[in-house]
Amino acid sequence: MARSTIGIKDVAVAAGVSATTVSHVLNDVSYARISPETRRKVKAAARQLGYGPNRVAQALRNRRTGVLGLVSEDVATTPHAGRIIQGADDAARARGYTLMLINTAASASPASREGDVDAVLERQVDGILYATMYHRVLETPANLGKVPAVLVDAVTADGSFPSVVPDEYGGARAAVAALLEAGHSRIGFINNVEDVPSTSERLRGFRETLTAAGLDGGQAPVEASSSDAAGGYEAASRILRRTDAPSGLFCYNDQMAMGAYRAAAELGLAIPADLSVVGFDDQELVAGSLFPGLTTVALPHYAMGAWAADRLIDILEGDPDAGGEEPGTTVLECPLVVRASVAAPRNP
Amino acid sequence: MARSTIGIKDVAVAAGVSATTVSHVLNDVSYARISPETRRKVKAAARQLGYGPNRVAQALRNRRTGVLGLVSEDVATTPHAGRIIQGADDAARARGYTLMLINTAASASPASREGDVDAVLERQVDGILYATMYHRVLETPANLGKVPAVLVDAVTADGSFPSVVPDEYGGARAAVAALLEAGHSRIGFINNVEDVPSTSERLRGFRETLTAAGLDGGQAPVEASSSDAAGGYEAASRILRRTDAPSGLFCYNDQMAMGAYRAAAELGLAIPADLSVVGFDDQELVAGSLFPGLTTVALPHYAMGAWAADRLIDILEGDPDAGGEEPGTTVLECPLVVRASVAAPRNP
DNA sequence: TTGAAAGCGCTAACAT
DNA sequence: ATGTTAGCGCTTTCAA
Repeated sequence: MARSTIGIKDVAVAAGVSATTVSHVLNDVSYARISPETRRKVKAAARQLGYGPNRVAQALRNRRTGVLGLVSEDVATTPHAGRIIQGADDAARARGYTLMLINTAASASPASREGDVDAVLERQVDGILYATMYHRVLETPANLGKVPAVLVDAVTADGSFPSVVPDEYGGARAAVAALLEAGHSRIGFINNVEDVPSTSERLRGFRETLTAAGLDGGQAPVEASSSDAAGGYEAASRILRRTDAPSGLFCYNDQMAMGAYRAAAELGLAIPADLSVVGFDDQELVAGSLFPGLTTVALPHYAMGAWAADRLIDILEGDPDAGGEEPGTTVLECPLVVRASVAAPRNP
Repeated sequence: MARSTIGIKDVAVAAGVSATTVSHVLNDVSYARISPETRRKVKAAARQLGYGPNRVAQALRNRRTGVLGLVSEDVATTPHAGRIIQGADDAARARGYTLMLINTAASASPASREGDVDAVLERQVDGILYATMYHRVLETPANLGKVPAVLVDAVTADGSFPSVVPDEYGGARAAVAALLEAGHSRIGFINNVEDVPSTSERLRGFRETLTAAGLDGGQAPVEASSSDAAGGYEAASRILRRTDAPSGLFCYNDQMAMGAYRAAAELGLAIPADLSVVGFDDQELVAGSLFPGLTTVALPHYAMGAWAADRLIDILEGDPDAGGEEPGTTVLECPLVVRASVAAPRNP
């Protein structure tokens, strides 16, 4: 019951009071002194007529729409977008906000990005969530600053917006720790070749975790290739043929791990008996479908979406303990998801 | 430039005309007689001030928001949602509409579904797109009829809403045809066990295509299991051990095909030399990452989203050649995506 | 060729 | 304890 043509006036007439009174009771206005009896009548009339507020009219009057613009890259191409959206939607809805969605292309020109932002700005969104599909440094459209904004899975070079990104470094540490705990000491890493934060941070986590465990992180075997299954196959084939071939393999992502599974099979290596493998991303469709199930590190897309929406609303509502508007980047944990691809090594 | 506090009045003052005139020229009102000179001045002033219309105010006045509510199930759990969203967003944007998103759970109670619909109804959306994540028969919330609505990837038992679904039957035909054309005559199917339209329609397409090719579709080998990789492995293991084991295998979806790859490997069968495989869904992450790449049938989620948005807008704008409001279900093609898992059989 | 005025549904001063 | 009035930014009669 909402869209009908029933307005506050109809309720007022039905309850025999003025529109003001209806507004007061329906919104629980604090300073309003209205008799319990009248309150009852108004509520009864509203329910009986199936009244629902017209949020557009409220928005015009209050100069707040209760809508958050979510401009997101390439919603169609990765499953990550869905999780960000769901996290943001859940958090927003819990606080009475709704999302307005605009899809933008990662390859879009600056002008078209501004157009995307303008589209939600015209709709008077209270704030904007700007999400990218993989963790990176972003040039934000010039008009993004017109309302409060929070970046999801991205940062700007100058840190001018609050943002939330995954703890790539910590995730890598968790992955390597899992291998270490299983008893591996010969641990390798197949990395992505692209120059993005995750590439360098996961490598750093890999090396530092080994070093902290008393191994030689600096010398541990690392091979890099494209971050897909073919690249994983290729890099894994190389690393597994080295004289210092590892018994435990950390892979840049689940796709590469999938390629590593094939390389291992070709070399007659059983997983996890002969080779333990840990991935990154936790793409359910891949990690859960491989055999044996891939132990991997989850990217916290849902949590990032939820965090960002909450943070944005804190800013909008001027919540003091939200730490004011100070930007800064928040880093969210990447938890290990244990399946079946890690076991003790044959010969530690 | 949009959100600023610049309104039509500011433009009017700057151009030395009235607000009415500004509205007339900016909206190209047909009946307005305004001198070219004034038009120029108004436009110049608007641009110069960076004026952008306040769509909320326009909406209140015009009683049309230009917003479409997209109520979608389980946005986070499948990559399909992203494609529907992107298709709908592209189509909507091309016609000046914006999407407002509400995520709903496939498991949600009728009451909470009504709440989801109400949330967008309160925001005065002009129409609603109601999307499910797999093709099925749906019980729509009672309040869905309050504004025009179109179903995506679902139908109602009574066909009361226009809807768009994938051509499961045609997709299955295309898959089997690919196997037939490669020269296979011993063709099997591993199917899902759930009772959903895709299960029965793909089976029907499988049998009828074989029969139409002069083979005995009724007797062709079929095994069923859960629609995941484990189920695919299990069903494929069974079918490949039958005395009438196929040389060409059609799989209910890509996940099951992934399981079939493993079953084939265990039996020493090379793909596609010893066994040709065709999947369904075209989950890029899976189909493109398997080795060899999986030839599969694509589910037209993008096209369904786009079609639905277009259809909804046709209805909203009363487009006559849209065939009026008559409901009916539109079926969209599922095209074959050729990769590398089909070849001629060793012994046809 | 242009402008004044009314009103979309709602809220908030400011009366009473 | 409740009602009157004005106005959010815009579009549209209607009048000039």
